[in-house]
Amino acid sequence: MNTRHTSSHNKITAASPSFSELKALLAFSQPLFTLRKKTTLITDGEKFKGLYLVHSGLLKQSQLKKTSENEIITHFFFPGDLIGLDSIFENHYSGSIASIETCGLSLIKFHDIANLPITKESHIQLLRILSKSMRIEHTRLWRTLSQSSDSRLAYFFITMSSKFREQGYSPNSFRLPMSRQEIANYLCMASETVSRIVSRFENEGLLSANGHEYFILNPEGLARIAEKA
Amino acid sequence: MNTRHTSSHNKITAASPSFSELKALLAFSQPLFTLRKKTTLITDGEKFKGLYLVHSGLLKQSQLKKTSENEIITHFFFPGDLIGLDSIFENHYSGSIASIETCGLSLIKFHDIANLPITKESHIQLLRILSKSMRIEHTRLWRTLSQSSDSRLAYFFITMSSKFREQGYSPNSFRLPMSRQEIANYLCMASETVSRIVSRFENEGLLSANGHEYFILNPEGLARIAEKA
DNA sequence: CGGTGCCTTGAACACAATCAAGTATGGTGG
DNA sequence: CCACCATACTTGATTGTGTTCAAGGCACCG
Repeated sequence: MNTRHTSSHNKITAASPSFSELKALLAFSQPLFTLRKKTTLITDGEKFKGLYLVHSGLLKQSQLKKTSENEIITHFFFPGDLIGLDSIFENHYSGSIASIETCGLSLIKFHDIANLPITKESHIQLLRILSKSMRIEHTRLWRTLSQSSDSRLAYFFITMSSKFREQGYSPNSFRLPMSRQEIANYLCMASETVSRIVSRFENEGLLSANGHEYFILNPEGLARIAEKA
Repeated sequence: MNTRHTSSHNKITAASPSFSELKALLAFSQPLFTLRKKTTLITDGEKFKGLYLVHSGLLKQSQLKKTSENEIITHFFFPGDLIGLDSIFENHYSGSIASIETCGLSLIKFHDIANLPITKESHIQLLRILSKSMRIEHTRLWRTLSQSSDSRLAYFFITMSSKFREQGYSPNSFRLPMSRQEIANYLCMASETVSRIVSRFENEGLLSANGHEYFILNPEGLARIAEKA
């Protein structure tokens, strides 16, 4: 299985927890394919085909608000993440899903949860993954709702940091391929606000940002901001 | 089964969709018991015992923010709703759950989803209910995040209206036992804001509010406000 | 070099929170 | 049944956070 990330950071450990949890499902995984950057994988309302497992790259799931303006980004998908969990009991996917950078993906093909030819234990296991991911998402939304922009962004960097640590990369030095605008859409704020806060965090010595490369200089300080009202 | 509501509104139809979807589960339902108003049913982090089915009354699920201040209300539970769906794959409930008015409840007792002694079809059915409720909640959170206070509150009244319609009561005249403060905590705004907007809606002839009694006068107008950015 | 898109920074504005009275309402005891 | 108190609700004034509008800078790429 190819878990190599496109960025050049050091790999510390090998296993992504999500992968190990998915052994049973992976038996049904189709061959890995490549999706080049800024390409749509799934259009809004498309028929459910199965789950996609991300091997490398980054994708976003977004909902276009009817009131023309900017998209709302509901998820970023990193290596080890499953795409489509929120549609597993539906006939169609929700929102459109597109790559931000070139991705390696594989499809775990099934039409319906009831048709997934795995054991009862694996079934329960899948449901636990589903439940866990929903709970994480739920927590994130509540945080976004009830916290200040500073807290949200600090929490975002902490989350990203954890993601990279889990994948075996350095948690304090990483590349985020998404634009400021996309981060803003994910956190439900204006891109100017993201810019301003990042600048402030830099002045306060919390982190350093150079284009899409980020260095966390003071994780404790960020955590403190993320936790306060 | 006692599905009578405590308020005095006309009952139009008999069935709550949630009840009919739950036939298999209901076979394991314990006897109905009464919880008097403003009483805690579940304290935060309590061990999972099963799902509670609401027969009458109203309950709230809330998370107390560590930063001392006011609670965040994550759910209101109406007759026909299941309490604990979000904890079905966990060992403990999340948040504390308390009645707002006197409630009739029954417990569907089981320790673990794997131990639920029902057929595969019922199992899948339960999961669909779970999935549906999470999707509804998810949609609600996204709306709350990305809409103005006006839209949120308009949407709240529309949702309440649908709830009552589903239960067979008049969708345009109903009693909401929760306080303004509780509505505010549910929608993540200040109670003063709720007051102001309700007053404005009244002036604009959209609805009429008298204490806890609400009359929707212009559903289309409310829907328009709920839908616009 | 001169573009184009992305990002940053500044200034003005708007929406909702907070602070602060003041007004109903409901429950309790006389 | 009324008087009283506590609580909930309303309304106004002020403040603050974040958006919007606008301009300028930087980098990548022809």
